[in-house]
Amino acid sequence: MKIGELAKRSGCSVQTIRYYEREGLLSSAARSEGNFRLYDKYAEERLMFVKRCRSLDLTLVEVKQLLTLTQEPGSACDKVNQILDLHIQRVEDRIAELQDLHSQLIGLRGHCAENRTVEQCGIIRGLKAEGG
Amino acid sequence: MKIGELAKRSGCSVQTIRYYEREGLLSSAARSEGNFRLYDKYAEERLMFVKRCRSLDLTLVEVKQLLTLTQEPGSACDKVNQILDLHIQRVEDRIAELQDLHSQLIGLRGHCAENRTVEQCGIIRGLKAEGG
DNA sequence: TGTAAACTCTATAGCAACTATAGAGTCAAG
DNA sequence: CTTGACTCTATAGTTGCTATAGAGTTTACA
Repeated sequence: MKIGELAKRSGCSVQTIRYYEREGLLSSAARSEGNFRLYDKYAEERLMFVKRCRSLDLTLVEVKQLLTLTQEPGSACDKVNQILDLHIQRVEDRIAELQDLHSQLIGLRGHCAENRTVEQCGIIRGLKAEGG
Repeated sequence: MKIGELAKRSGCSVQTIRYYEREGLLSSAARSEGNFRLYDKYAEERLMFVKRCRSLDLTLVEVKQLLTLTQEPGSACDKVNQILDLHIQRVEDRIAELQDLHSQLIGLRGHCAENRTVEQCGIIRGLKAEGG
């Protein structure tokens, strides 16, 4: 199968697939006589693995590490757990950050009623204010 | 005051201040004989405004729009409200996304007990699996 | 007065994970 | 045999900075 078909089947764009290859997440594809990339079902599986990891917001570096680990099926899977635990922590931290941000924004938003001029606007005042 | 002092007082790095100037968020600073940037308290206030907006995760484009609006103090402040409302919505959407992601990650994490090989690892299996 | 340290300048490259474009080549159908 | 759809490489753009190189300026001190 050529890259266009793989793109359709996987839901990744053609450029993204080429990008993953350049970055070493996919091994270099076989080539046709005319130098077109050719893929088999194993390549497709590998791409889907990458895609699933990315949909979980793992970084490409982490995906690479996981792919390397799957090449050593007999080794202990602590490292897999570590990568996931670290990532879960990151997600939790980011959620907390955003929730904090959200309450700040709601507070600021409450400073402005309708039909004011910019000069009177409590939001602008809040943004100009010294504190927090 | 020169850029280094402004950097210290504002908590922005020297490069960031120069970057903001290049991007049009700060007006071109006056220059000394030796071509060093010189700032007064108005420049400092403007920088602090930008900094406060950024701490709320507004984009530089939005900050620019807010700055433009503060130049027209007599006009209605609907646009200020719009920018903020849109941003609040974005933050809420992102929180929801991350919470969804978090439960997926927790689910996946639960698939692996201790002391397994990569081959047996439920996380890797989960990442390879067909469905979401 | 000399000089070394500390500061500033511009221009450029790097980060992450793609996306978009230009310009050229390949292939299948009518 | 030509048109259109596809593919190729290489390069630039996105966001909001950060880091570097190489040069010039200023300040402090001996």
